[in-house]
Amino acid sequence: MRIGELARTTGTKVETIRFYEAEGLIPAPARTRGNYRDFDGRHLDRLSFIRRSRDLGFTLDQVRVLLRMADNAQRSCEEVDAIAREQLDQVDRKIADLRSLRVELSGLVNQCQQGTIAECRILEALRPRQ
Amino acid sequence: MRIGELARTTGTKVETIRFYEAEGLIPAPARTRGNYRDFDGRHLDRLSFIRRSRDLGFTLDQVRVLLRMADNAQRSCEEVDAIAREQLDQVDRKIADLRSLRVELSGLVNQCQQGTIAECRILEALRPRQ
DNA sequence: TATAGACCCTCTAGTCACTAGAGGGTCAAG
DNA sequence: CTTGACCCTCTAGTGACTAGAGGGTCTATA
Repeated sequence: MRIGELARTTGTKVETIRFYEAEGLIPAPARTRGNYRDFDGRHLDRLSFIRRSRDLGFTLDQVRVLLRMADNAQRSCEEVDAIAREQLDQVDRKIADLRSLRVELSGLVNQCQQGTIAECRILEALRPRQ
Repeated sequence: MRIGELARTTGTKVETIRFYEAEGLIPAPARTRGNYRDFDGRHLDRLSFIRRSRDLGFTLDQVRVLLRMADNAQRSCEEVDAIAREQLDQVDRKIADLRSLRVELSGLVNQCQQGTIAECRILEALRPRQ
């Protein structure tokens, strides 16, 4: 399987796959006579794992740990759980932050009366000491 | 006012202030005999405006536009409103994304039974083709 | 007067997770 | 034999800072 096909089946950009290989997240694949990368099913699985984890918001460093865990079937699952919980906490914090931001922003937006800049309430709200 | 004091009063790091100056977001201040930056009230106002905008999630490019608007009192306030509305839309989209992410993640976290990696449901959920 | 310590300077490179581009090579179809 | 899709490597750019090296300035105290 060439890199373009792998990219299409996983919804990843070609450059990103090469980047993951350079970062050691997926093993270097075999090469064809023409020096094209030749991926197999294990590469596909590993890349899908990485993409799914990234979609869930895990950092590449977290993904690295998860991959190491996944390769190490005997160890306890505690660390995996901790990483997932930490991620969940972060998501909760981000949601809370964005909610309070939303309140402020929609306050701004609703004040705009379409006048000139001189009387713009948005800019006024951004300006210090009123 | 030296850079450290400006940093403390605005809650900005010293390096960030220098960065804003290099980016042209705040004008280059006067210098003391010892080549220290010497800021005045206008710098403080402008930096506060920038920080407040950044806290509200505007990008530096958006801040640049807002600053240009604020310096230009005759023009219509439309563009300011558009920028604020776009930012609000983005915040709404981010919140929605994070909410659905949260559903998935909390599903994962609640499945962990603290066994070994081999039976870890989190890793299973990340793994492709079950 | 010497020196310690807090503060400041410039310049460069690093962060994260890619993304884009230059400048080239390979391969199958027409 | 040429076109065009695809592939290669390598370098640099993105956003918004952040950190560090290697130095200079200023004030207070011994």
